[in-house]
Amino acid sequence: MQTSKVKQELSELIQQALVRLEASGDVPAGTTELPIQIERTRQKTHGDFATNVSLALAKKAGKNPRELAAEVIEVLADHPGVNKVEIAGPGFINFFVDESQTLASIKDVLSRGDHYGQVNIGNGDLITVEFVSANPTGPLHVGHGRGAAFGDSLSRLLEVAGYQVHREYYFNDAGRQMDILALSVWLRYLDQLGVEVEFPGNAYQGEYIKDIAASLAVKYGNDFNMMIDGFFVSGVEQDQEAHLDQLIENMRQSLGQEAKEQVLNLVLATQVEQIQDDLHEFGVDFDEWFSEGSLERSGAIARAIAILKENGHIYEQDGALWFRASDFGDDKDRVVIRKNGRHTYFAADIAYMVNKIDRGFKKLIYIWGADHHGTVARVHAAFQAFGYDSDQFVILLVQMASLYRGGERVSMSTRRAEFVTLEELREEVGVDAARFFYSMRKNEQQMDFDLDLAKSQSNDNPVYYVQYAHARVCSIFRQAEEQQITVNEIEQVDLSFLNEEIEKDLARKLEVFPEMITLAARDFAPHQVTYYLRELAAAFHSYYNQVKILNADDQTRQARLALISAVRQVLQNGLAIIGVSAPKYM
RNA sequence: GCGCCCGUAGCUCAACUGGAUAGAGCAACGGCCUUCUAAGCCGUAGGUUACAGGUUCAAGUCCUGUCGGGCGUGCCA
Repeated sequence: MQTSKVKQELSELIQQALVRLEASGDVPAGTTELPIQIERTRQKTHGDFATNVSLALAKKAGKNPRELAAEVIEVLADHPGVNKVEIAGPGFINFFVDESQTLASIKDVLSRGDHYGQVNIGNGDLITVEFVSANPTGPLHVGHGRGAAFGDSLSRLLEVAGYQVHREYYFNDAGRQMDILALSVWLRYLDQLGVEVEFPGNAYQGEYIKDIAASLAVKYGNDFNMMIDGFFVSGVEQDQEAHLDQLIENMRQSLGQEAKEQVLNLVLATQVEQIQDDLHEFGVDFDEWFSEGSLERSGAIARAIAILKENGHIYEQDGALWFRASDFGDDKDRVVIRKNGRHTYFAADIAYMVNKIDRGFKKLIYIWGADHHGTVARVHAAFQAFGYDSDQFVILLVQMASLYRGGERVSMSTRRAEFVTLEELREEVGVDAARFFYSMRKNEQQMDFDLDLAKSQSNDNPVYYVQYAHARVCSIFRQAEEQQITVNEIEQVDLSFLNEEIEKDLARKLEVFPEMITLAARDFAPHQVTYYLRELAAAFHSYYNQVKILNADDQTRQARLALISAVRQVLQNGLAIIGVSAPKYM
């Protein structure tokens, strides 16, 4: 945090310099109102920080930027941590920070330990991150895996950035898809009991359906073995989907409402539990599993619509209730209650949104698959209709992961069971490699997920590169122990013995970690953490190959051990954010 | 047709909310293990940022248009 402070202080000094120039008339009045931009430089030759003020103000001041930069430097107060200030390029002012400042960050890392990198842009605000939220109609596939990895890494990142994060999974436990699922299971159950069934081609095909059917038989025995006459000869319908609806109705008649609910509940419970286990194995755990059905049962949907109605945002047309979404920027108005009296999914979305606000969340982050982008405008419209602050509302779209196997696009239809499951991915490439792979992509980027490639690359996945750096540090400390080298407390280490250029570079990398966290959290971009880790690991591997640590004289050795210990700490802290382990041995 | 997202090295992707010479990893080529883990290091090569205009001191980034890809466009979820 040391030079982050320097950055802040420099920003203030520049501001003061501009005020002076304004007073002397060298810069027109009002220009000091502009926010000062000061940033980390990309290249070492440009120093540590750079500001573009003279470029930004040159035109207003009627001067050329380099000339103006010189004037700024002229009246700029000295900063004790800065060695050199120079004008470069078109008119940037570059600041070179004293290296003792940079080396001091090593102490900072070691004293803060697991807390190093924690920043406070969240102010402890309670926020909710909702992600995955796949319907519990089958196993999660690799597309869901991306959402899970992104949502969880983002949650961890925001926690490090000072938010109190509540992770939620919203699941649809009502509606036609669940009915189809119940039907599928029930038919398999009958089949297993020896009843002759014609299993529909558009029902759920997966093997897991048979497993649930078996558990249905274990729990309820023969209780649901009843079927009305003419079950499968339901008229002359040609339409497959209509046929399915007819079968669902026939199931209801065969079983009665209560037994049908029992089947459905068991199916649902089994599915949700499997998804929970699946995600848990992937390192993803939720604070809340929120049932869509509960919104209707509690009357939350009716209440939400009533409020909209009171405020004139609802009207009736063609027997349905419509929300005036077009008043808030959506393309058209949207139905909330259908002609048949049932609410739409959108109506449940609204009630859920209100529920979140009522629970006191300061910010609502939604992570949706990009195929749902069409519904963003209407939910945002509803949010505005309730008068909530738009800043509280964030929808992040995770682009599709197109799946390829052997160069061919693989469909991900859950009903046809053609997907590759998250579980298979976990088993084939491992959790660490899979999560790292997902974490390298920013959410808006469409990605091609070639399974063959993912498997073949599992050995040179960059995750091992980062983990290897961590294991190497651990190994050095094991060696030190074997050689009975005592490792001094950081207070007794003289860091000025770190005078190789490469170790200053490494320290600089450590120093930037909290700033990286700040930027990544601001942009909801956990992939920046992943890229940072690769850079840090690269800096360490170079260092390792260039410099001997244990063979150096004692004071240098102690300083180097402190440095690599700090590297190990930051690797751990960073890997924790993306949910990847930091192994001691490899 | 309309709307949203995207187009960066042979491949997969970065680029700090407009900054300086667009960077990594794979793949290719050439070097480095009698000393702390070679899952590593060092080096070479690879680009008109899809294309054409515009705004700006400055554009991969912002605006307009064209081409190409993905996804939407239900009183489905």
